[in-house]
Amino acid sequence: MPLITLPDGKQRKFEASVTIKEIAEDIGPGLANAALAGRVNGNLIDACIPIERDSTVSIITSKDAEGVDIIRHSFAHIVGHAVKQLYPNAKMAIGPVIDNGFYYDIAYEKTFTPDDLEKIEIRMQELIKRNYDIRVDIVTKEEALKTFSERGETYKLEIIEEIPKGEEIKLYRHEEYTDMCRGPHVPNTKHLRSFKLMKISGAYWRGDSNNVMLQRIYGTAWSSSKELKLYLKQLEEAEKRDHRKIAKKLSLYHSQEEAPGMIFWHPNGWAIYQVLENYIRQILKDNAYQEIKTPQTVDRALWEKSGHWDKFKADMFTTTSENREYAIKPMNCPCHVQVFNQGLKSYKDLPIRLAEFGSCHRNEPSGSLHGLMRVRNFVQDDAHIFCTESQIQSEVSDFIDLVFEVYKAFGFDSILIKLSTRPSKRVGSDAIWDKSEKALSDALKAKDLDWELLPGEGAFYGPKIEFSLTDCLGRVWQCGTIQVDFSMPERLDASYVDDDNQRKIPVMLHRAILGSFERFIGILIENYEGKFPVWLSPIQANILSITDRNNQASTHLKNQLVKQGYRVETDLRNEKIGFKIREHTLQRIPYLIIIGDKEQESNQLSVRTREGEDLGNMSLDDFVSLINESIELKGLNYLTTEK
RNA sequence: GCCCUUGUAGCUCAGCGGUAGAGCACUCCCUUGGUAAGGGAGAGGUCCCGGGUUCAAGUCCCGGCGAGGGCACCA
Repeated sequence: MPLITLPDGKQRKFEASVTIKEIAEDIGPGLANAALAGRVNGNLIDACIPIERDSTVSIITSKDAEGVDIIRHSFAHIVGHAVKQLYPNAKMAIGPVIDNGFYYDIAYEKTFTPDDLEKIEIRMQELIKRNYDIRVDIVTKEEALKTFSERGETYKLEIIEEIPKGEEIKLYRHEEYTDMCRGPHVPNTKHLRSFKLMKISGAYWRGDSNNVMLQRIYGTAWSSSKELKLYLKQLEEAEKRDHRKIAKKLSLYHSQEEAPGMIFWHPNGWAIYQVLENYIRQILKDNAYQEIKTPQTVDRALWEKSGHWDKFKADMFTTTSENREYAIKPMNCPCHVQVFNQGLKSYKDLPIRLAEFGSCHRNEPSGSLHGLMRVRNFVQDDAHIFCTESQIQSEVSDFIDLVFEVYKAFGFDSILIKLSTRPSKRVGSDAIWDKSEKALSDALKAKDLDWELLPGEGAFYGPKIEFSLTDCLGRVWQCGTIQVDFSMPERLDASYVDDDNQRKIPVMLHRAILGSFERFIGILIENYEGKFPVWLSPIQANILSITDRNNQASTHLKNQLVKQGYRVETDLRNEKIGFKIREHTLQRIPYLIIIGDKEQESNQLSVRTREGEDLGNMSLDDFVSLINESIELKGLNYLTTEK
């Protein structure tokens, strides 16, 4: 006689054990029809599982986030159903829910082609239209083993082997197809309507690159076709922002076969790069950092001493000269310690903050290269702070302020913070880990910031904070970091004389705000969709002449503006003004200045924005104040011009 | 690095066994036009590289390299 308490507090008493389906029917036919599963005392269960005891119950429908996940999960089973009908020898591995959809990993002797994907999708459509009931059987481990060995599902057997004896196993019966799952799943395929298979790719069994590679079928699924369409639309929008495409259109950079993962910056891209570098350089100056420059190529002896040769040899580019072996630096820190080590340091000198726009090379796996986001040669806005243990917290605190200031300058105000603490394999005493983890979290607490704790995710040499920004599409990019390092200063013999006249080893803080310039520019391109704020725009204004009578005046105006430090070009081609406007609007030039006879006579400029707004005629001085105002606003300008 | 897809004109792409195509861009000519594409003509390609099959290979097969999507990796 279970007493069922519903979310609104109302209670219903049932004569015998009752299922979610029956509770829903008891409430009303609409709900009965929509019920996918239930949450009983906090646990999700299938709609057909009997509830014996008094329980708090909510009915899950496609309106709930859990409901959408259930739908996605069930779609994975439909993939299984379809695949096994079409390719009976296929072996099903795992089919979980992921963001926006699901996938299924499958072993099959032949590789699936896009044609196969289409066939599978069509078969899935046919299956779901049959509106068949999905049955659940609860079986023992032995029964499950028997079922799947009869079916030749070797991967399922491997999974079952790891389930503790005595634990119940649920088998989901999709007509002749059987899958195993914790569930819950939808009770009938009528709840499965809006999906699309997206792509096939390879994926290692159990995510281990030593294992065989399976074929993974990705799909997206939603509770309504409206949401599916919206999602597909969003994907299109994201694709339009792809930095590789925009960079090509705007001629920002290119890369080519002869230098995979390396960037050939074009004048336009390099203009952005230089603005960024100069901006960060100013920030560093304002915050008592000293800029240095260290060698590109350093003898392997230093990398052996720093430990890199041991751990990262395969990821470093090496070169030789006269029987000596060198590595091209993959990071700047060992070199920075060399600078620190020159001359005797007193505790009074600390903290010492050494910054470098150091070009680093890492031999990243070819398959991981991606536009500007993952490259083999990059420049970080890197710096290392040498300080005492007691200075960690204030240094971290100052750095956090800096990160927020810089991100804000680009218009990023949603920042996520993660704190990673000691891993099992580590150097340094527990006492010093305690101290520095506390220093990091105290610094965050003092600023009243929220953060996510990642226990065990710190580097072997110290804990770290990572800063991620959220772009205009809600995508999260990890950029900034500050890492405490107890290891390298000691390995590389850094020391200072403390107030007790003893030599001590300084703590080293690795830190970067943007991360790499390459990647950060990639993020900016996507975030702004190439419509850079005037501050960053490679070309800030283009002067378009109406006829060649106006060419001289246009050139003169350009020279005046260039002399004042603005990035300005002219378009004097024998083309109609509409043509020129279209072209430079597509090039996302923030200001288009039109010079015709009228402007020449009145000594004024006709100004138009890339958003198509006609700002009318103004004097040169007015235009200069206008552009200055935009530049002053930095990234916030984007928010004001973009509606 | 692994799996799949892919590499044709400066760009975007069509052609998929039988003498290389389109649009845009480029050059020249006409046009000097006022806020998102004026008209005409022309030039332009070892069809990524190396092998093989074939009377004949961008086109089919094998190998390399690059790119794209995943997986793995990311000090």
